Amino acid sequence: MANKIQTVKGTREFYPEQMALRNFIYEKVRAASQAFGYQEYDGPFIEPIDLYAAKSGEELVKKQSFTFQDRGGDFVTLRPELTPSLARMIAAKQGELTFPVRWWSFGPFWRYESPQKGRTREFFQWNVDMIGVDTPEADAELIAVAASFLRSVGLTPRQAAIFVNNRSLINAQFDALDIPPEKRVDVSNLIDRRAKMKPEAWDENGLELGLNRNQLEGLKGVLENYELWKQSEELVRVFDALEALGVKEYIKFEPGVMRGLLYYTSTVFEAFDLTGSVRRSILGGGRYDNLLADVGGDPLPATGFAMGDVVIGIILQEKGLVPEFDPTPADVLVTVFDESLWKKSLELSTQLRNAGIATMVYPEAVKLQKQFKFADRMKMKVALVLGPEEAEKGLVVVKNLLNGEQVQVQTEAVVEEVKKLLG
RNA sequence: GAGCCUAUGGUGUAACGGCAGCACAACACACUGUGGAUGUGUUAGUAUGGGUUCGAAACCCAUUAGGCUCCCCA
Repeated sequence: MANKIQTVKGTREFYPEQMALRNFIYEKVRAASQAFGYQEYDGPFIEPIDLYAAKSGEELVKKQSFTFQDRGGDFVTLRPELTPSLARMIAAKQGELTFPVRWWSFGPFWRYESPQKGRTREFFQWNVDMIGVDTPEADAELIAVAASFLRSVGLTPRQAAIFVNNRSLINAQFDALDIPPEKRVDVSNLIDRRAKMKPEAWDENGLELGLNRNQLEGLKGVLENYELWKQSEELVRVFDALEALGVKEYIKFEPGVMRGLLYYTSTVFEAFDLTGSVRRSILGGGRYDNLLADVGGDPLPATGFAMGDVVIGIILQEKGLVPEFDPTPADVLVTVFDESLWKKSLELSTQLRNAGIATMVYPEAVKLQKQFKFADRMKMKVALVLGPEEAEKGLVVVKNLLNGEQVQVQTEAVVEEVKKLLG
């Protein structure tokens, strides 16, 4: 114990049970993406650091990424996000791709941050993006993909919601309050923080940023105005589309959703668990029409979102939405009676596998009791016994482990009998 | 990067500065051709490194890991 080498901080080991959860998420993500016609893709896991330097802040690249020099002396980084790789991939084939491009991906990412509940240094992230159109209906589609996923894993609108806002709508409010453009980032961050601060502390924070009383009160008015979306043609169209897409019950207008990122230009959204212990967002995204041009591609409008596997994994477990773990993909155990019958048991298993039935052979000629106990623990459904008596007569015992009943059948009839039991 | 809290068999927990105990799990046996139940037994622990003390799981310092905030959340 003392000398064991620990895992790298913030990484997780995926035992079969955790792997099942990861695959469960992957399957649901894939289904939601493909239902809307998105194609799966991926980029490299290691990238030149310069790819991120173009648009990311210094703190991000230097402090929050896994960066190192390779043997040739080049600085490379474990990808902290996918969007720059996506932008490069789109730019490289801009002439060949059929637009609008609808792409999705689910893969590993790394961020050098302090691990907390819902946050690790190594995680999986689902990315979904549509590139080449700038309609509010496209934004709505992305939100609908996200909502379909939430629904497909069993989260009800009462348990999870997607909060939608619009950057340009809020920027117009800033203008109306005479909040200068250079303060927008700070004020946006202030808005993001509102939910987790006491009102007095929040007020104080706002005054420190240089807002006056009028601006502060005006800002609160904006944040409490849940009719504000009616002033945004884009949001009106987004909400109309979401209704037609059948996911309206998951959607709420929320003037306080800003998203930290600078590059969002219009629609922004973020999904939260409404009832559980995780306060972090489940997923988030929005429209980023300038990004592709910023990283060196031709200007192309784009909209998309990302979801990490950690937060959603915790939520699914807390709410009991993860399917019961199945310890083995094999439903049938062929027991081994004694050393002299090894070969017959192995042959029997081959016969079953050739018929498409996943089958395990017990790998030791130990007491049947032990072999049965193993089958029980592994929640297997059928056990086969081939002892001296059966071998002599060309028979096999087929036992239904769910009800304990067993029958002797001809060796040739085993497959049929097993199929009957597995239904 | 900053502050606070936590760390005892595989898991969950107990022990005033004085013999580290309990439950579950695992394994074995009861049960030499059949699992789930029961009983008996066995295995197994004070995160790491220092210090204080006659004596440390307990007190002190550091480290590591985890948790909660701040920051950040591409």
